Amino acid sequence: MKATMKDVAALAGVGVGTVSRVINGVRVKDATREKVTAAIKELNYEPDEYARGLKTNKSNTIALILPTIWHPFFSEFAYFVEDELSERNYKLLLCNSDGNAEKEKEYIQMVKQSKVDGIIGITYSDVDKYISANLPFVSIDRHFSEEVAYVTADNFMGGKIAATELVRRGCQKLAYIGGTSPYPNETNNRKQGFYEFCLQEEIIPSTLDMFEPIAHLEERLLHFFATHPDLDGIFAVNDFMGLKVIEALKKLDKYPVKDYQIIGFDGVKMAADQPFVMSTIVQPVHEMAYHSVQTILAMISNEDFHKRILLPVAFQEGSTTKAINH
Amino acid sequence: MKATMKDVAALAGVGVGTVSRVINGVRVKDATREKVTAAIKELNYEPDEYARGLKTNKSNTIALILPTIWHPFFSEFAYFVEDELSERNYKLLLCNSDGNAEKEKEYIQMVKQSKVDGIIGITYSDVDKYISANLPFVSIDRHFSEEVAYVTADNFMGGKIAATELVRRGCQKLAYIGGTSPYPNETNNRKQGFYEFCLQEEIIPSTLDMFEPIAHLEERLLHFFATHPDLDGIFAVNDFMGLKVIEALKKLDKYPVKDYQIIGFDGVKMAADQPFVMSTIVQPVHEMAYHSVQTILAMISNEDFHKRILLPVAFQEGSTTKAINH
DNA sequence: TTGAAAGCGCTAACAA
DNA sequence: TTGTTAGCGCTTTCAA
Repeated sequence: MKATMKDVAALAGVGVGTVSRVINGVRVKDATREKVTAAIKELNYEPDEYARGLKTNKSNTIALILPTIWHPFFSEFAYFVEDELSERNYKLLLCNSDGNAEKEKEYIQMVKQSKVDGIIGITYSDVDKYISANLPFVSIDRHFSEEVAYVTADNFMGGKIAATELVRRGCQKLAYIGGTSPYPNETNNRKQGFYEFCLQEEIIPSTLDMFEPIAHLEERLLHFFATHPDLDGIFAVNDFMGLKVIEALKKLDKYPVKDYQIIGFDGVKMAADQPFVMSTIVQPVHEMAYHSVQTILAMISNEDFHKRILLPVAFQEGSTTKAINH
Repeated sequence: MKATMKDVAALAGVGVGTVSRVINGVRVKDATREKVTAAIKELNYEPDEYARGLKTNKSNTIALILPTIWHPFFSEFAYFVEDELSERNYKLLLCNSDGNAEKEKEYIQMVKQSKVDGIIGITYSDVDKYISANLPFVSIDRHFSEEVAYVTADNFMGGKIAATELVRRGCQKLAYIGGTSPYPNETNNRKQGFYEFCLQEEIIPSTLDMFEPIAHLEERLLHFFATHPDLDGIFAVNDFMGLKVIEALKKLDKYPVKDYQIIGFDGVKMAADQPFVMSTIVQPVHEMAYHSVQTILAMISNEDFHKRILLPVAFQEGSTTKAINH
């Protein structure tokens, strides 16, 4: 049978209160503590988290909601979140929303059932309605109302850098290729940043901006490139889109670097020790995870925190741009 | 303030027991149920999982321990596990062990603290010592003692299929390239299966089998291929190893299909809608997740279950073998 | 410094 | 069918 605090108290010849104090590191006479720890060891006692949670209303668990863990960007993020959390003795509850708003809501309910202390969410539905001001919630890349804290990479600057690097490498005819979500989010700024630089340089970029969900992506890419045959510098809204573009252009017998250069966004890798899949604007995933965790824990313990955290991105040369000397 | 069951009972003019029955779907007079549900709605009542867990000793949560979620095979597996679990109203606690035995043990402790009802583990340390027979634990790919249930793909057959397909495609000089973990696990059977077919066909394959962790992988690959210049059919223990091999051979100016064919293992993809990275033996990840969940839940509810589940694998043609007519 | 005791919100056994 | 009540194992006053 599982030993309880009462058993420990009995064996040690003290009250349960004292055992509780020892467990929680509250001042106790050394001799007493020793007796208690001995009894704990002897009985192989483990405090029951549920009884504790009932009293304290804390679960030491954070939920992470993301579209799907089966995606290198999200799984990298989840990896670092778990890492930061476990260092602080918190647990990670994982939820794939699959873009399913119901599932997102359900997890938000769970906070009220005191199953989790807070939520870090990469959500793309209108869950903001279900987030009340006092519910610890940190949004990634998604700027809801004034109430909701968020952490995001500097998408605008990323777009600008992409344009800069393309032009530095001699590209003349630029294009932006991306998709637009029905729900406003920070990734749209990538396009804005790209345009900003083009405007400065008096370049007029071509644009293929598709509404999500995108049907017949390949056909649309093919059609776009057929009507814009002279493009030599492409900025894709993310690495996966970039990969699709490369795939499509291959069918037109055009290849990266030789016929055009392309920069993606995210800095996606298959795994920690794998290379970037293309030249890209890397998001500071580790830092984003770090700040998300910091923020959510600060919210929970009522400490101060920044409502908006904007983290810098960086260009990483991959195999799809010309290497140049600096 | 958060409403409790008592509040609901008072508002509905019934006892708390009745409210509890309504919540748990136990038979109650219709009129009563209506009063109660109305009160629940009115007060926005949510049952507290901690109080419930304290009584029932159930958390409806399963822990998933894996080396790192930042790896497409594991994240695909986690994706399906979460999916199966959430369908059955269970939650998923995620743990990256990073090969850290301490962290694995810590999670096993959590079961005793009644934080999780069971564990699905892809572990590569000797945690089996900490798994007692009555603790619900399902191991993936790892065959401990007789006590521990496990789910695995048919690695032996996979190796055999790889050899078969290579030979069918005209390969004459075969090689196996892999690593061996200090902890016994099912992946070693891949090599055995490969050898078995070779033996049948009276082929003598070359072998590069490295002890993990593998230092200077590229040098070792380069050296191996320098001393075995005529290899034309390679079986890599997993897709990532396959990728490394391709990378290395590129430096020797050898390319897949043109100069050699190669088959990996796992069936890794960057994400659900991405292609396989190479010709490969695909593990039935979804089925593995399904059976893991089935098994762990059966263990928890004391139903019958299979101690060993072996699932079939399949060859998937990718870009690193010659397409042939069947 | 410590023990005793009151509950946290729920479930389930027992009565009615 | 329903209300009452005794805990589940812990934390946290309140006294001693």
